[in-house]
Amino acid sequence: MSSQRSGALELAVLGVLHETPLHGYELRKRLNSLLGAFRAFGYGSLYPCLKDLLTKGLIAEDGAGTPVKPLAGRRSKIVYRLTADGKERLQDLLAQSGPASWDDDGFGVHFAFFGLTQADIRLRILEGRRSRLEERLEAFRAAATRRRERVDSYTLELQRHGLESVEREVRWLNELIASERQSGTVPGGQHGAAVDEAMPDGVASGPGDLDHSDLGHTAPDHTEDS
Amino acid sequence: MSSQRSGALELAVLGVLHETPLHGYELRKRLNSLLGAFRAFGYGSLYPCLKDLLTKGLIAEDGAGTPVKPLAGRRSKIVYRLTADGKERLQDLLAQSGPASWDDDGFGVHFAFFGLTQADIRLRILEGRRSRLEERLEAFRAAATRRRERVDSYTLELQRHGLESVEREVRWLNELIASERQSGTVPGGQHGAAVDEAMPDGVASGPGDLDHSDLGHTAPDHTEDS
DNA sequence: GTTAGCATGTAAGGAGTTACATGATTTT
DNA sequence: AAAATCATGTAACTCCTTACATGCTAAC
Repeated sequence: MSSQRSGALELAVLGVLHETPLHGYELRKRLNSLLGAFRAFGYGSLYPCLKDLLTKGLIAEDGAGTPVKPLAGRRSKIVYRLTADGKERLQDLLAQSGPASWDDDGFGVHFAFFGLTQADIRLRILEGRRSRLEERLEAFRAAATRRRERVDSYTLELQRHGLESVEREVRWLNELIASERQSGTVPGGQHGAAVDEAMPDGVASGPGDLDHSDLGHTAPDHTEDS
Repeated sequence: MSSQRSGALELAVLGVLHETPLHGYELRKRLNSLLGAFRAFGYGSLYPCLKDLLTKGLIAEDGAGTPVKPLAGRRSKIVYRLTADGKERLQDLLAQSGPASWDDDGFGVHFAFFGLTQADIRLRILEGRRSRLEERLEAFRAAATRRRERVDSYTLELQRHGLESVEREVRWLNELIASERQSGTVPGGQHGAAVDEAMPDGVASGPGDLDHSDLGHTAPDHTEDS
């Protein structure tokens, strides 16, 4: 009964709608192009989620002359935009590392929207993630010690590789954390390409910048991609 | 309605009960010491699962004088053992790489019981897993190409690191696959009997399994299991 | 003239998790 | 006497997946 839906999908929807209003179909495309390598959401979860968010007042139908909505002629097409409550909820979700952000994919979704929150919150989330991973390390190390129980070579190889992967992940987090502590952001990347227009001055930092109105960004006409 | 329960937990329960009969409480401990770094199962899923497996005849209550069952006096304690049908089902689960084995944790659970199945099946599962990961690689690469959409430095860093991780994982699988191809002996004209009580407990698979020679961790414990 | 893409949804079910209920027995 | 551990279970809820239902239009 009642609400349902929350977790990675809710965060992702609110996060994407923070950029620009969209209708379900395109929202899904954007979601899957942004996060598809971590999680692929289907209509069966997306539309009910939108309905639910609408009920809660976190998003609203966008009837006016809005960026997207190239022209009717096709079918109904309901464009949603983020409300003030929705922005607040988004900030809440970004600030909590709820159980949905504990698994790897969930953390990926969370991390993808890091730019929408503040440096101290990012730091907290990263540290929380590291703690989780350190628990996993403990579990692996305990398993390695526990030589009493029979293990075959596959189990052993699995644990060896798992341990290594998690250690690597922790190292990555340590770099991110150090980088956040120093500069309040993460440097682009060592490969020359790619990072150019990202992080346009305004994003991040500053105590009160909850309304990133800098993302004005009128999407031009047709939003076809792929 | 009706059955429910199947996936990673079913495989894990059948796999562990293949070693030795156990009752729920100890089964959970074994499960969590073996696979806890991948997935931690609770009673809330374990007991219903056992009930379900019992109904399906894949496991049975073990009344006789069995290995485990240290002493009565405590509480009821229902010891389960694997039935012939259960062994068959276990082999089926090991042979299919169902959607449960697609996510990282699910694959971990599957891999942990590799020793219970045959070389050609192992190879198929490994190759299937690699295909999945290659799809993920594709998704990452597509995201990297798609430079029209705005991305911030976090998204970029996420994708860079994600790509690297998956590439590493693929390399690991390639090693495993090569190793299986060399020593894993795909059968020439073997007899089908496949599932039988003949499954040797020694499991080690003879020559040329992976060399995990290092592993000199030997941490001074004091972390008593449970 | 049929496939493919656009567009929105619902119903049923899967695979768990969390919180709760209950009681015995061993350790501190 | 209190706390931890042993032992088994249920009910409710979460969050997503699969399959289905519908209809329109643009392209091959």
